[in-house]
Amino acid sequence: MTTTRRLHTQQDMRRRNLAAVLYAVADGGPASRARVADRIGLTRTAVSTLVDDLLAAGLLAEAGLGHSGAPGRPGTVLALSDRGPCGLGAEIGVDHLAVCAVDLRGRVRARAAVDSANRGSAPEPVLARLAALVTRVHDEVTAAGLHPAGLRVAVPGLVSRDRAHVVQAPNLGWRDVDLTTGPLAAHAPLTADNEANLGALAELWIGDPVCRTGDVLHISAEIGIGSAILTDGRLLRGNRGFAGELGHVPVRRRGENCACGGRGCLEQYAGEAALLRAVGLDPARAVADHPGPGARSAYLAGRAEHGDPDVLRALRGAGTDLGIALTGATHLLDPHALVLGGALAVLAPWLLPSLTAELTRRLGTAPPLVVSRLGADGPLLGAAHAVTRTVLDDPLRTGTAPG
Amino acid sequence: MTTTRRLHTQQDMRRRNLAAVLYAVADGGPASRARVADRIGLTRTAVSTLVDDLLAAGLLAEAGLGHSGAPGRPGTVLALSDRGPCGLGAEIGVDHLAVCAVDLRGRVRARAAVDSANRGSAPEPVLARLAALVTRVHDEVTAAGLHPAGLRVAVPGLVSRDRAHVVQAPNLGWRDVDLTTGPLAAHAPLTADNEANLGALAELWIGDPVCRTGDVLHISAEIGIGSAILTDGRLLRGNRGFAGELGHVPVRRRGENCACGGRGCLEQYAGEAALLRAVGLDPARAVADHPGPGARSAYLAGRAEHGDPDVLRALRGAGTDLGIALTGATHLLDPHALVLGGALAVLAPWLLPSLTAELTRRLGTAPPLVVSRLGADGPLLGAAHAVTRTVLDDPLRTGTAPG
DNA sequence: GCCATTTCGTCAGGGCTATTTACAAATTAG
DNA sequence: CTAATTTGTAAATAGCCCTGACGAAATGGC
Repeated sequence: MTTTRRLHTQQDMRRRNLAAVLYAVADGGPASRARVADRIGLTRTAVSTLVDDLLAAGLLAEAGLGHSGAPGRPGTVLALSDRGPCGLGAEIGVDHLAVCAVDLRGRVRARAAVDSANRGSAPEPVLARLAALVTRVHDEVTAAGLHPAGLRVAVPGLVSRDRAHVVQAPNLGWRDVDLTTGPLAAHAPLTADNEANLGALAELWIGDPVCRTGDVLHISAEIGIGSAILTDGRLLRGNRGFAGELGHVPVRRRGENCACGGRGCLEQYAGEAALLRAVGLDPARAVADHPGPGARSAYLAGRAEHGDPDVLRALRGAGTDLGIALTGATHLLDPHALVLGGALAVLAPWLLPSLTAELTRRLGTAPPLVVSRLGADGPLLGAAHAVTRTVLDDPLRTGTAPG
Repeated sequence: MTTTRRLHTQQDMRRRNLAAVLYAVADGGPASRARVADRIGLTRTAVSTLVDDLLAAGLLAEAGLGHSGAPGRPGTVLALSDRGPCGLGAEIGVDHLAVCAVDLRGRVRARAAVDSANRGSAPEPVLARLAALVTRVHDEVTAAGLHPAGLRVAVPGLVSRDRAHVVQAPNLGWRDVDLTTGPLAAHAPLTADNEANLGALAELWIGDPVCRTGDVLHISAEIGIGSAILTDGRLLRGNRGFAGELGHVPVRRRGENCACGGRGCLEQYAGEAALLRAVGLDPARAVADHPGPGARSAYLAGRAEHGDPDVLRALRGAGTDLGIALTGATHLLDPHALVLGGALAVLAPWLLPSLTAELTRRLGTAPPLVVSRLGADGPLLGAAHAVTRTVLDDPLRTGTAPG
């Protein structure tokens, strides 16, 4: 009952201002203390003491004097450290594994990936293979003077609220897998999240600027059709963390029965399996023939580029059904933009005509449709950036656990 | 580009802690300084100085010594003042006007209402009639020692981002009406909001406790079918403030054409007009025959109670279509609960069977369906409470404008 | 080259906020 | 009546940011 208000102690104030300094440098680029003070509205004096702490913690670094040509003493340029903490991101795909490391400046400093038939496999060998990749990347960035502050794992499924367990990953066949007990968590504190969520966050942080200016619905099809709702710079997760299941929004009143228990779900008409079936392929065979992230989409895109009429018709139909589902979502959320990520970004050229037609027909003025430029890399980059974000948000780690 | 972080000054800290004290008393009930300190995690000393300011501002009042029976010196009980600021709420319905005043304790101290055929009327006479009600309520509470801190107006339509204009109210026939220039704003700073939003906020603040514990979708049909998304104790408004238009979510791929430009919209099957037509009535005639808030719903409920087969069938169908739309919304938002407010609350007994059947069939486990106990009073009470909330949130008015 | 001007970073002093410590006041338990 | 407990306040302290002032380091005009 008691709505305990987050109360603000002086430490909270300090923490926020430390974060404000870091974000001023992260978003606005390297700058002197005086310029940072102008950006965030504090005095030079206050910024100086904040910067002292951040230099001591190894989060900021001085990069010499800045020559601007303007009169006045030049300031010492402050930049985010490229030898301080970094974030490790990992991705468990249906048929591949990937790991990368990102420094505070947002640069990818190391990455590794392998094909891996994870569908239907027991978790242990998959996690062991992934742990080997993590070790490789970890050693590489450690040699470069970085120290990983955490490891976030992108999972194609539902993740528990404490971010430690995979509750359910239908496309892997996993249920209730604890990620923290295995060898994965050996190098850095581990947290997990849904890949669609991380893909959307990547878009928010390093993707199209339109995502930073309002509420956005980020649609990201891989095997299923997921989505993520970004509102006010944050992710809407829902009660159990299951929000964004666009693939199971009904688009036909009496349609195909779906594995989710419903019928007429969007996924039955615009999902990868539906597309493959519509062009006369067996989904299971196709996955075996074209393994790897985005391989089926690339295959379909290839056929579409050659004008294959079956593929073109299938994509046209998928665009229309996607348009129906997104009409409903737009009425509910009134988003600032709709972003197509993952496989949808690759297939966008052939989906967009019927999709935009359906949206404008039903909505009059549809929100702008943006195609992600991160594509299949979104979830992996989002995972790594999620870690560096926790460092920037609470620079001196006065908080307890990484968010 | 520069994501300007809200920086925290000492004044911000103070403001938050002042608000924390007020909410500790508002949510947890009257209590001594020491007990408040325990509730919000500050020291007794700090709470004492905060309370001093709040007493001086007339927001808190000392209510004698508390006798608990436990050993130790009894504390002086602090309660929210019932003679300090209050909130004025007003409602512009299609066929009625209402105003009420709520004190900081949440009690309704005065109210007034009249039937008024507003549909199709020019704004000026309507606003003049409403202003007369406001004056009556204002004088009444002023005589009781309260001073109104603001007036919030609930409008059945879309409100501009600055909360001063009605952008569009189709059921009134209004477009671009400035509310602040008329006689309405004479007594207190005026802001407007959508009635569905305010109904949902009322549910959050004074309604079912389930709304306070997670994300909630609040459905409130009056003439149209609106909804509001509560996430993390706040309202999701969307890009233009149009979020929550549940009535225009498609439930039929090729259905009736709707005034919104779409087709197969939920409102065509579960809206008030559709229900009236389904039982053989002309919607316009029915509104004339049964004016007033909730009158058509009450009429339909009356016939349903007598077992009228046409009405029962119509409500069954509406429940099913509502279930389809809410299935999609649940997949997108994963809400903690679905709340039925407004006319839906009255008709709930006959809607719920087919609605829950559709939801459980499609979702497996549906979120709990809660029937609002505020009913038609929601928007009006929400409007008044919205004002008192701005007082509690920033007790000493260091901020500029009321939110 | 020299000096005025401008900007940068830091130091000293002060104000605001909450905490610590201490203490008087008011109640219950025995 | 005394011991124990709890309440509210006062004084001193620590943390954080601001104001004002100052030396340092650049540019521009002479």
